[in-house]
Order: sequence, then structure tokens, then C-alpha cells
Amino acid sequence: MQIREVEQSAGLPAKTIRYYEEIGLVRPDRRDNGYRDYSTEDVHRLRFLQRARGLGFSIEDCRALLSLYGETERESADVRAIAEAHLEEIDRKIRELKSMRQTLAHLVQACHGDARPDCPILDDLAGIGGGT
Amino acid sequence: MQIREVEQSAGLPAKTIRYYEEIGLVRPDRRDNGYRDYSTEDVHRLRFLQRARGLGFSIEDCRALLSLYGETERESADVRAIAEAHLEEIDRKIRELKSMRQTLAHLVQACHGDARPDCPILDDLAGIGGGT
DNA sequence: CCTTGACCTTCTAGTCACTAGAACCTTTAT
DNA sequence: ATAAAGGTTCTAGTGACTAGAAGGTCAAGG
Repeated sequence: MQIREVEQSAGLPAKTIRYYEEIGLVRPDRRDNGYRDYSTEDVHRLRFLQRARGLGFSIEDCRALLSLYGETERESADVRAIAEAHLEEIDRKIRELKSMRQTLAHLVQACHGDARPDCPILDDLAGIGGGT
Repeated sequence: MQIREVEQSAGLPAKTIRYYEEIGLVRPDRRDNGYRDYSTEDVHRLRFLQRARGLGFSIEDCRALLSLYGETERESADVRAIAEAHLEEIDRKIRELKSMRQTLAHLVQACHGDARPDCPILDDLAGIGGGT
């Protein structure tokens, strides 16, 4: 299978697929003309990567997950540990964004947003008034 | 004021302060020995940057905000527009993270996480079962 | 046979916002 | 004289791609 077809079935751009090969996540065969030739196994791995990345796992997490996926001797506890750590990281990010959101929404609401120059948003950033 | 002191009062590492100079966000004087010499104005700008970055504004947003901060002729509507756009971006990210969180939490809960190899997390990533 | 167009290849460099580290200079204190 | 603590510049690395250039390959049409 050529790369253009894999783009469709894995849901990843060709550039990304080549990049994943460069960092050792897939190893497609090569034809005589130098073209990459993907097996269904390769396509499975790429689809796996597409989903895992879609859940926000880092490339290194993906590497570990793919490796566990390939082991018949794996322990589900290892998979779960990776997922739980990632879940905590997601929660941390959500908390951080919500905190930003709160402050920012408050400031936006306080700003009349017209032709006049006075602005609570700038005041806050400059450290005037209620700032941290 | 030397850079080490500015680190404290602006709450930014020296490397970052130099980087901000490199990309034209501050322009401290230089002493005869080549050392940077920060005015209180410079420190204000850096503290402004520290807060704006803390609210997640991009460097380019910060540049625009700093510029508006310096204009007496500014219109608060321009500031507010930047803040509102950023707020929407934050909301978008929160939605994305929550969606990941939902899927992931569900999978983690379904995984028994012991010494056995069968694992709903890997099954989902591999596209077995309920996956999209 | 030649060309066109669609596909493929590799390589370099850019993104964002820093951060690490090397190699070197200056100042102050002992 | 020297050591420590500050300063300087420069290069390169981070994560996960993405854009673009320069060129090789293949099938179809004239």
C-alpha cells in the first residue's frame, strides 16, 4: 500500500506518516523504486497512533503503548498507569485553563470596549488594582 | 538595575528576559561594560509580560497589548477584542481537553489494571469495540 | 518518443516560547 | 593572585509536526 492510500485509512497526513517512520514508530518495506510499501500491520499501528495522539498522549507515551500492544505478556496495569498519569496531566491543564478563563472573563466583562482609552484589562496586566 | 535583580521584581528568568529583548519586547540600556541596565519602565513592561503570559496570551498578543498600553490614544475596544479572541481559544482548548478526559476516564475505569494482558484501553486504541 | 500530471523521494528550515550549555569577560572580596 | 558570582554571546535542543524545494518514477495521451 502506498502512502497516499495510508493517509486515508489511517487518517494522518503523509508528512506525519513519514515523520513517524523517522522517529521509529513504523517501519514500512520499500519497493524497488524506493517507494514505501505499507502492510496492513503498519496501517494498524498508524491508526493506533492516530487515536492515541487524538487522546493527547505524547509521542513517547504512544511508543510505550504501541510496545505494550505488541507484547502478549503485557500487564494491563502498565497500560493503565500510563493512562492514569496522562489523565492527571489533562486535569492539571484543565484546571490551569479554567483559572485563566475565570480571570480573563472577569476582566473582559469589566471592560466597556468602546472608543475610550481606559481599560481594566490593561490596568490588571500593568499591576494596577486587583492584580495578583 | 541588573538582570539578576529584574529576575526577582519581574518574576521571569534571566534567559527569558534576554529572549524578550531579542524579539524586541524590551530595550534596556547598556553600561560601558556591556551589561544590560534596566529602567523601572523596562521592569514594568516585563512584569506586564509576565502577567499576560500567565493568562496564556501569545507573544504576539503580548506585543499588541504592550503597544496599546503605551498608546494614550488607544480604544479599549481593541484591547477587549484581543482578550475575547483569547477567551474563545481558551474555551476551545477546555472543550477539547474535557472531551479527551471523558473518553480516557471511561477507559481507565474499564481497565482492571492487574497482571492480566487484556485491556480495554489498548482495545480502544486499536479500534476494537466502541472506538470511532 | 515526448510530455503532462500525479505520485513518490530526500533534505532543509520554520513553527512557539523558551531552555541548556559552552566559552568567555567583569567585578568584588579575600 | 585568585575565586566566586555576576555578566556577555552563541549554538543547539525541546515537541510534534509542517512547508517548501529539488528531483526521481510511472501511467496515459498525442
